[in-house]
Amino acid sequence: MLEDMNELMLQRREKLSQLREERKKAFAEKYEVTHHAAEVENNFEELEEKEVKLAGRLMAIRTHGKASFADLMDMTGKVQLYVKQNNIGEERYEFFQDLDLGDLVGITGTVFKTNRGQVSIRVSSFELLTKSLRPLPEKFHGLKDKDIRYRQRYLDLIVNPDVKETFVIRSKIIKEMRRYLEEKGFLEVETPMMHPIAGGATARPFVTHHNTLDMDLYLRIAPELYLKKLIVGGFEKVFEINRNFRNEGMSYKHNPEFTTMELYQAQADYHDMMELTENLVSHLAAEVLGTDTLEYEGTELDFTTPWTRITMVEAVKKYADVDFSEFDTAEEAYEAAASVGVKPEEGLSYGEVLNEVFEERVEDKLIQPTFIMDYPIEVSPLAQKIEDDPRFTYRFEAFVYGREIANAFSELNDPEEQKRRFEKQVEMREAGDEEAQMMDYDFIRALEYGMPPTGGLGIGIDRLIMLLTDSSSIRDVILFPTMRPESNE
RNA sequence: GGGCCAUUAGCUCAGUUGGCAGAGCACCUGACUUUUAAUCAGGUUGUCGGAGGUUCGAAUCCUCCAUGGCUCACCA
Repeated sequence: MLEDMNELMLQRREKLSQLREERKKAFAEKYEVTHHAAEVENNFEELEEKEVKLAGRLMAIRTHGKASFADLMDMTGKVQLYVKQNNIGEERYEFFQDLDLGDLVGITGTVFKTNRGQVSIRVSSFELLTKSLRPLPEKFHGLKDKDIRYRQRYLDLIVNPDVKETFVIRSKIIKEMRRYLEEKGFLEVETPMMHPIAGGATARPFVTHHNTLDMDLYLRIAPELYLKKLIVGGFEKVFEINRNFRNEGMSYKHNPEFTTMELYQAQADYHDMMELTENLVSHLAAEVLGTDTLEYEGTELDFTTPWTRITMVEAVKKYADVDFSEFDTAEEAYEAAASVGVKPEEGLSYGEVLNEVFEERVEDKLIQPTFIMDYPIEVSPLAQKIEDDPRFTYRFEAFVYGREIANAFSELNDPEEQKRRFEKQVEMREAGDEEAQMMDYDFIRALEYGMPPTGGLGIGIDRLIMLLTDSSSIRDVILFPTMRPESNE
């Protein structure tokens, strides 16, 4: 399993046993720091000639005979060390020369500026905190191999500072989302990750097994049904930020486990959810990035509210130039699809064909934030239907840069209707659609007790963060994306 | 799963029509007490992803395999 040791690794191990022979510590237990690199850099006037203690990783050493410069990197960035034999003594200086790039050290010294004006720390003493036994990737070109970057994310974080920044922003966005929702009276809850029935979305689940109960359980594909049970139970505003798992393809915008925020609000409808969505997202951009217009892959995206609102039928008419409002049979829908070059598979309904045309001809044109409203009932088994036009539901999805980032609806709260919708899904499942939903009597029972009118919203956190951090792949916003196991050759 | 591309030193990469396997960084030795991709002098580092084949001769051409990337299909 361990790859062969190369010469550099052998050298470092040699140094380690040398240290042990000399009874020098190579793996320390604790080091008390007073400052971080960025503080020293940013508060130079205040700290000039003051003593500071820092700890971090040696990223570069530039030796000039009896004095050396080194770059120490901690969580906040890099600071230059100035290590002079006169200041620390011959024996310690030699020890310092013997350190390797990547070693973790703790240093004490005074802050000063070099002749070139570089804020630095004149080291008066240092300790090796942890010996690094593997060489770091080359400093100038860095680490580019995506496979290694994702598999050994710690290396990516060490040598590519932007990566660290992306994940700091991710954390800030989620933190601010929580704060924003809590301020609006939403309660954060946790619902099961293991479900006896995989519900709340159309997707293929992962299956696992509980030994004591001797039963299969599904990793959840969505928390939706449990959250709605909480609305039945009387919580009026709840949200959950957590992982979903879908046993489907992987791509630049799909990872088998991904994070969503789902929220449910009693007495609200999908118009309220639209307002909440646009306000939340533009707030996050403004709060975390300081602007609500930002650049994504060279395109300016303007999150300023209100976002464009357009029904699916109107959007298809606008972008694909076919008017689905003029007919309502599957045959006519297939004809219309064919007229714009879309060929859906056989046996679909009016609504499914419309949805197909939308996905094929419209989605990727929705660059600026746009709400697509009124989804076909066949593809929306959990949404309330529109009274005046039961082909459609009070459901919208939000698109940015051609990608779905939110999905919401006025929740279906009629238990009999819900049961019929499930039955329809079961039929589709039996007809071979592995993604169709399963019957969930437990959920129907909950609805029978009465669920208030409810607006529900789901936001794909990873995709939102891709947009806000200008990341082109979902793997760039997930610390440890799902990977095939490393081969042993 | 299909298509395209890639795999050469620890890292980033060159390698011409098939003719002794290279550079920079890293590493080792030496010089250098304000450098910052430090500099200067010298040195070490390879199963050229693997297995076959063609050839006097293969990193280079052919076949198969492995791993990865991009892309299409499915999906959020």
